[in-house]
Amino acid sequence: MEKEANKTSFVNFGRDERYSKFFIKILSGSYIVQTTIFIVFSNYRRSNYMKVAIAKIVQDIHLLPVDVLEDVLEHFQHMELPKNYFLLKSGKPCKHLWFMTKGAARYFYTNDQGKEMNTWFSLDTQIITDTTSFVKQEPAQESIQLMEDSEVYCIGYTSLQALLQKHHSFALWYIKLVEVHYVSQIEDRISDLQFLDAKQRYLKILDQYPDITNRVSLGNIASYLNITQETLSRIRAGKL
Amino acid sequence: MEKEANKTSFVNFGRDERYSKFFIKILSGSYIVQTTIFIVFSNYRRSNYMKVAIAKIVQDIHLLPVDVLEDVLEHFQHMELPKNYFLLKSGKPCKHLWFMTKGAARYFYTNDQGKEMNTWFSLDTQIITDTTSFVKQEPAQESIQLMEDSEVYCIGYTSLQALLQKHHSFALWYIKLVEVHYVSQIEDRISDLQFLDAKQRYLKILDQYPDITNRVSLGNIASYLNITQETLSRIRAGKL
DNA sequence: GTCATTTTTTGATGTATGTCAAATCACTTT
DNA sequence: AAAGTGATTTGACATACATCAAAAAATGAC
Repeated sequence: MEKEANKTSFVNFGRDERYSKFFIKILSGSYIVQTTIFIVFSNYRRSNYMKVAIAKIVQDIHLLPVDVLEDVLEHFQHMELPKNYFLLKSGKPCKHLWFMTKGAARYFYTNDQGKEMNTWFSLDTQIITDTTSFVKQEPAQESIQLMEDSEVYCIGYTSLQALLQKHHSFALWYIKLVEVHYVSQIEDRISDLQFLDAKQRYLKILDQYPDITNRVSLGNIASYLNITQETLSRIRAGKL
Repeated sequence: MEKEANKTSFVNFGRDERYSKFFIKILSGSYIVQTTIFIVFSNYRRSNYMKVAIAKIVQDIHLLPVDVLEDVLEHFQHMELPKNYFLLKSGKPCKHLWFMTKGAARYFYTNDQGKEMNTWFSLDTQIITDTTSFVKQEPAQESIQLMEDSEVYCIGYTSLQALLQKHHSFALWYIKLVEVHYVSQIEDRISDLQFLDAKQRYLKILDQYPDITNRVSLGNIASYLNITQETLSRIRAGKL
């Protein structure tokens, strides 16, 4: 399958021309070549707006004192990224924690047959990281790729570690983040795998994200549900 | 099913007669009535030995300064508990974090058909808690029961919270505990459920615990593996 | 040692899902 | 509008495991 095109996606901030344009070219086959995009706050009013957005997200997890919050926010970067962009590629350690405020992402690994198997989807507002890789900084087993143009706030592992060492209240914040956002999500996932059959898992994800079939291909949904595309089609047709 | 017997299990410490004996009576049916057992250190040499044991466990997770370690150890309790003892019953919040140094425990819930389904086993040295219930102090969905006479060190939720608030280094310790012991274990569990078939899951648990079939009934092992007892028998017989 | 109970195994059949191939539908390119 | 390509559905058959019942083995009480 060959697809060759120039496709551009603009990431545009304020009036600083140095950062106003990037090209991401989709080459033959499935390969996607991309650059890492670093965004700096060049427009005062815009950067203020963004800081308020991430401040609210941070404070909703666990209240930080104002001086700690300001220090923390200094370590976050804001990014607007195009569809198909890779936040993480397998084989590399996961060096960031992302807070997505808009968009969609998928986590996947490639199985022995070369087939991409999705393990998780993040839609709209969600925290994104490969926890296993992140906490030990070991090479990841899976990749994380955007499925839509997305907006994220990002903090690096080294920044996070520095903040943990520096602020007791930030350590408590991080504990709350892990307990509330990670534990709940993953225990829920285990319950699904253990107790629900294929149809029930499909109905549950439709319940949680009614428009998911407009945003994620059926093949990707099937692999996330741990079933084949054929089985998903039969479930959708009421034949199972 | 009716079973009525007096069955005693001794929990004996030093020479303080006030704490030297407890009776746990098994009444009709499956019901087990029990008391909560609090052990105090009555024998100086013995309590010193125990303190060294739990200190090593704690420090292996993440080194604490000596003054913090001493404070932390004050909050741990040591218990020797009999087989069948319930650390947690479903419907109640999980108020403790246990460090088991010897013994075996199982986590289970009861399904709609009244059948006990095991979700986890902890053997020998392992950290025991129902994380979902513990972090939010909500009623647990499952129970935790000892399958052998066991020895545990226990810290309460309120003690842990107080220590987290009091010591920055303890908060970092707890982060390490969750990251290393919880994340690794649960991600591994998810991988098993997603990628391994029944036989592979059985072979894996045999590999990890070669003597598990001597310590846990085959019915319990089967439910942990998410298969029926009949299927496990066929796997063991090489018919699958 | 005997008997009762529980645990485990075995046999026959059913169900949920996978595999392979082909057909159909939807989208993109020309 | 037509052709090409990719995504999805459908049909036929295979596999892994469940269900139900019965038999066998193991364990515990007396």
